[in-house]
Amino acid sequence: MNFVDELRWRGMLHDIMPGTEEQLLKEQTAGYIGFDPTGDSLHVGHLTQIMTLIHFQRAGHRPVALVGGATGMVGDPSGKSAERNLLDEETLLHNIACLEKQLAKFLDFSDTGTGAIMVNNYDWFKDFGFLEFIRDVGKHITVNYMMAKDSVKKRLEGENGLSFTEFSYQLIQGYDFYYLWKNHGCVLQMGGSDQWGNIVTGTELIRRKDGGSAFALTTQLIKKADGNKFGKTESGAVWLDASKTSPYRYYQFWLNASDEDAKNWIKIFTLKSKEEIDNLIAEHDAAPHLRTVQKALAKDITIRTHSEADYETAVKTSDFLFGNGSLEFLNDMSHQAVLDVFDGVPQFQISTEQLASGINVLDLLAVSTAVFSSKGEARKMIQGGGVAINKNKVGDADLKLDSGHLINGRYLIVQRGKKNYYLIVAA
RNA sequence: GGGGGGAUUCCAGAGCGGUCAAAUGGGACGGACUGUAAAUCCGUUGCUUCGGCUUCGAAGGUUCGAAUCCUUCUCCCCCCA
Repeated sequence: MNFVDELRWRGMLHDIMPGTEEQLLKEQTAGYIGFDPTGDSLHVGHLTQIMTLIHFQRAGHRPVALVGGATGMVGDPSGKSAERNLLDEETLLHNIACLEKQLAKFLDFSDTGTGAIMVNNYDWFKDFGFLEFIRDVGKHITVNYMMAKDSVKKRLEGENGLSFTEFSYQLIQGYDFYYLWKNHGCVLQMGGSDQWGNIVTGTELIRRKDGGSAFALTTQLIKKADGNKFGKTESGAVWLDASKTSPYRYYQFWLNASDEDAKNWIKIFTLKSKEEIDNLIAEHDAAPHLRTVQKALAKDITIRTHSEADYETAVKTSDFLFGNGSLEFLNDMSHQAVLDVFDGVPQFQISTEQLASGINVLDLLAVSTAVFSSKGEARKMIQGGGVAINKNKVGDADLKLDSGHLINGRYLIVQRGKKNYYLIVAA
């Protein structure tokens, strides 16, 4: 399989240095992508880069995942309008360990020719002295060259300026490339389109310092068709870590993609072949309301990010929450299973005694629990027909509830609108 | 240092002595429609025991009555030096 062609038809390719494709066709090649350890989990925004490495590996090359222990300490000015805050070493180490674990899920790290390897640039920077660095590395790149980069230019023109630290970032990253080229025979660096400048500084350094040749390839920035930023929901970033974004929410994120986005994303985020995807799209267009593409997309990614079992739970939960799923099945479930279904749904406790003596809906939703922040709000929402308990619309703000309403002897399921669920547990 | 303008409910922005819990727009949240979509339309958007209560940068004052007038303070912006 031709790696570059693969990226091309999937719409992932942004820019490629001349000669790169020839190099990849000529021989097995090692190529790397850097990941910034600014957080303790990757999010869907990183997925493009992960997919790039997966394709690279499938095309018979060796992917190298670099975690930026050193670069993370400096901060990349690309795309940033203000100086970044530096992270302390302890946080960085923790983040790196987390990222490594996540990456291991997507790539094959076996000890074979195409087995991925993971490196941390802190390893070669920690003992690299400043004087040594500016003599061995800085000497080869002119400030004029560095200032011409978009990322730097923008900041020089902006109001916030740019510290020397961030200015030197491209040199550090450039040296990474040099180091990997020299020690791991890595001749290609890949990354998002915003990384082009940094990558090219690397190839330039390799050329000027050792007269070597190296290549660059960048991928498209993923955008939503409506122009909004990809990977963000109302509640923030969509993380790959199940404890930050539950598999159910993760599944929902993909399922909720617009038609246009889903058709693009299925090419980018799944490994399905062109034929498979064309068929799915044709099937989708024949019956758009079934959202065939979204379902296939969400299934594929959820399984690969989490697991088959997580996917099944997510579907079951979705069917129940959004479909006409009856509540009956909850009665037969263990308490733990019920809690699993409602994982990620806000929960409230209420005492059994309080419920036994009967409680007004308004008090229940605005006083005993915080489903609503005030009774007035709760009342208005009920009057607007936006509240349901146990899937029954509450038509009257004077409704009284008691133990008889409990499901499985323990739960009340409150809906605010259609999508917002709250679980009240009587204990 | 001198002169001027401003601070209003999530945001923008009206109001300039009673009829103001405060126009309008945006956002947010609900409802209808639908594909858990987009678009559209409708409603809600300080609290309330529905009697009222607390809001218009802060503190005082004038008045029967103040977001609106006066005094002081705090913070923003603009112009001149």
